[in-house]
Amino acid sequence: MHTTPPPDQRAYNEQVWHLVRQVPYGKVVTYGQIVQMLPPPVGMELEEYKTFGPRWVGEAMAACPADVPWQRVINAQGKISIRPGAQQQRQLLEEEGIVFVKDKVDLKLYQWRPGHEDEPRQAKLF
DNA sequence: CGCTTGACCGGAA
DNA sequence: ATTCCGGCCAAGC
Repeated sequence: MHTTPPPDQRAYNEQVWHLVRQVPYGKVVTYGQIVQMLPPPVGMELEEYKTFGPRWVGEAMAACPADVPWQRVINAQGKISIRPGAQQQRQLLEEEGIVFVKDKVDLKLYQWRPGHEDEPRQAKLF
């Protein structure tokens, strides 16, 4: 928290929460991915946005409403960021069928990509 | 007033 | 594979 805030933090947080609410059960997204999926504030350079964005997303998640599936947001390494509550986050994800190996998940397998919602994991049997 | 601390990330060592 | 570091700055102590 407490890094340079977006011009309109309230509006930015709403965008983040709106996006996270769309992440399907059993899938995850990373902080940086959310940044890429949201437009930079008007007038801000893309490079600058990529520097501040991830921390803004973290800020938004720290204050997210109860109806947001916050547990589906993890870091770019496929791990759960250290903080009180991390244990519960892992438990919630495991309950959704996500498997952890050495405290991290396989993003290739679980990262949500809009447009690939229900792609079968093993499309072909032959 | 100065020092520490962040729900981060990517690149370097 | 893992650890370290810079970016960058408001709030809390």
